[in-house]
Amino acid sequence: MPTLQDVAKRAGVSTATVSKVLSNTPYFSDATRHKVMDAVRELGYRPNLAARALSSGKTNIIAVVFPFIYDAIFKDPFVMRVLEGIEAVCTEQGYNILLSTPRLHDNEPDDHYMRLLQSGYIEGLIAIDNVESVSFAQYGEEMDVPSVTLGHHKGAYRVWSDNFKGGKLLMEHVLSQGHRHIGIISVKPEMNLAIQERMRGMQYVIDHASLDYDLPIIESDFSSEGGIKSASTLLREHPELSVIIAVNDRMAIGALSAAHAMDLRVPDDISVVGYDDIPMAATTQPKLTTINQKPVELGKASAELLLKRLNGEKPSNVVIEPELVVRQSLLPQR
Amino acid sequence: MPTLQDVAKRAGVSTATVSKVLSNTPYFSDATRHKVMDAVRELGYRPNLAARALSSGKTNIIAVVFPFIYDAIFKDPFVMRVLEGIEAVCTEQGYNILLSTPRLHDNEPDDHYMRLLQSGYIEGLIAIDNVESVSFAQYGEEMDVPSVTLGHHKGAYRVWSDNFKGGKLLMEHVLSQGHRHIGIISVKPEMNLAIQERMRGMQYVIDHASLDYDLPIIESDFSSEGGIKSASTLLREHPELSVIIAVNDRMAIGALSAAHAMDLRVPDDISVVGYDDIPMAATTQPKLTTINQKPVELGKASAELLLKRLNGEKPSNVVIEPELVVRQSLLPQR
DNA sequence: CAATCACAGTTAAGCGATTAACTATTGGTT
DNA sequence: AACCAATAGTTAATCGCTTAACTGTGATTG
Repeated sequence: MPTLQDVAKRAGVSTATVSKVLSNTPYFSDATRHKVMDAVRELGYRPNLAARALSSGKTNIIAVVFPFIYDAIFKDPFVMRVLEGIEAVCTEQGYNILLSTPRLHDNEPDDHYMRLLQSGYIEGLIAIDNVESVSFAQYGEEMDVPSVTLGHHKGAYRVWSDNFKGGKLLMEHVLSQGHRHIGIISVKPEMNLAIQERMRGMQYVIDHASLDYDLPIIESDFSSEGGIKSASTLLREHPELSVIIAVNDRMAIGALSAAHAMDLRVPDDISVVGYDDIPMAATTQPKLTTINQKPVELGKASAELLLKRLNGEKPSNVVIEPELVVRQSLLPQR
Repeated sequence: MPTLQDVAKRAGVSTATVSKVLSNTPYFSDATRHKVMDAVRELGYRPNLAARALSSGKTNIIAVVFPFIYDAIFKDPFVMRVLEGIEAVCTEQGYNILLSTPRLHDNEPDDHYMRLLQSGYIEGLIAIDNVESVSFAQYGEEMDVPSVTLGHHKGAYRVWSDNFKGGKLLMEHVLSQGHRHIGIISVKPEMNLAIQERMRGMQYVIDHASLDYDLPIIESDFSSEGGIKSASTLLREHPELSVIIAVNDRMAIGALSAAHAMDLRVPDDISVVGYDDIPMAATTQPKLTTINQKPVELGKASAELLLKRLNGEKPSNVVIEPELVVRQSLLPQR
């Protein structure tokens, strides 16, 4: 595999000159540029990134950190769409993506993650940070890796979806359709700050609506199986419910399934709404009314923010507005 | 950030000794091991992987190559589960995963990919290789990166799901339930070798069953929207159909949706079967009869194969057996 | 008892780029 | 004509680690 040296020899110049030409650092003539470029082409030279990383610290690798805290990472389409957004801008800018899925032991990231942070491999980092107890982006920052938080953990550089507003939007819609007997399938709040916000948003609307009904809330685990179980319980214990809100689509789809199993028709007998707008939400029966978090935009925004930082700018945080997607799983209540 | 030098100084030995201790290369005493380890601990030393990569060629990075050919990568849960399997064994063995999503121009991988292959970053590579015209693993191999093919493209080291058998299993099941009027939603065969195999498997069963019915096949694009359109067409043009087979679950779910829209009840009026057993397949109404490809196992097997290669072994190829998952979307035909 | 060997550790030469500091040439100003 | 700035290119140090080649012990052995 040809090296800079080889190129220099072939072009009849020094390695420094080759390096300059390739990085477009001023002070060389058009003639040498051509000599160098020809040599590069003829030899099929490609820079050794490991060497470049060592000598300049520029590795062209950014780490995408998806903490392996609950099952979410590899089962949640939302995560994939975020990755899609990140990938799009990174690839376009010539960056590679290193996928890191750290585990947590005693509220500390595992050693593999810490090693990675100090490996010299990573030029920047984007971490989904939605648990209370730890911020993976902050660990990055502490190891001098420019980092951006994707989520609700506080951090200097941050991109997040306005989950408060999303919760608000959803609950407002539900109330506006005349529903008063509402059941909620959520998750343990300490598990996830985004969900906390979502719940706060819903609560905010309820507090201002002077409902005389105490909403039953059941805590589950994000999975569709969890949704089935929780919805069954909810429907059994609260036959008065006219709508079930699940804090994500997978559980909402579980609720659909549970209702079906109990011979309840959705949305005629019971309405169901979700959150996320995963691709499947548009093909369930009935199609799911939900909130679109714009995951691809979230991914893109976080990558753009990071790249700006790497270019020495001081970009400001960005919050992405969620959007209500009205489909057929919720019927107005008379 | 402390370096090997710092550790050596602190432990009162040479850098070579430190390196030996850390890599467990023979010939040092227990006493020095302790001195070194203490120094490592006290300084919080972590090796600089970029330096290690440069000097030894071991980077601890393996590339996972998901070609960006159709929309699949970020929308197909199957891909994520494969990644889950790869991640599990790589992380356990201390390897990091670099995600590469090369595009194809004129049947050649884009330059970004070629640069990556020669970057010196990559110790090994796993590529999903299911298109006829190009093998990403082979490009890796040609650049001296040990590679494994995940899919049906021929290659020295290879892991794949037995799609022929999967197709066979599925069609046998359909026929065994008495169905004779069968419609198929597939994709353009040149798009995907795995699908070709799947179709061959189905065809094999049909050829040996002496059906007097010429199965209509419609070509779509893997998406659930595509499934909706294709199923509508199929059901309109072939009202005699008693079952629709889609070559993936997303299209099958689309078919479910299309049937519903046409006021056909599944499975009473029309049966639907899919392929993949994505998580959602267990929560549709009715639950989807399908084939499980064991994506996590596929991922694990390919990672294990690669790691064996990196350890100098000459492992043999592995094929994973698919499994028929019988649920409720197909009813016996009288 | 001399030769051999296993062990413990050191020295120093890379790996392939980047880049600060330097030299040499040219052209423009005053 | 003298000086300076801009341009074009080179030299060599450096990044942090690995590893081949080497030195110096003491124990083993024929």
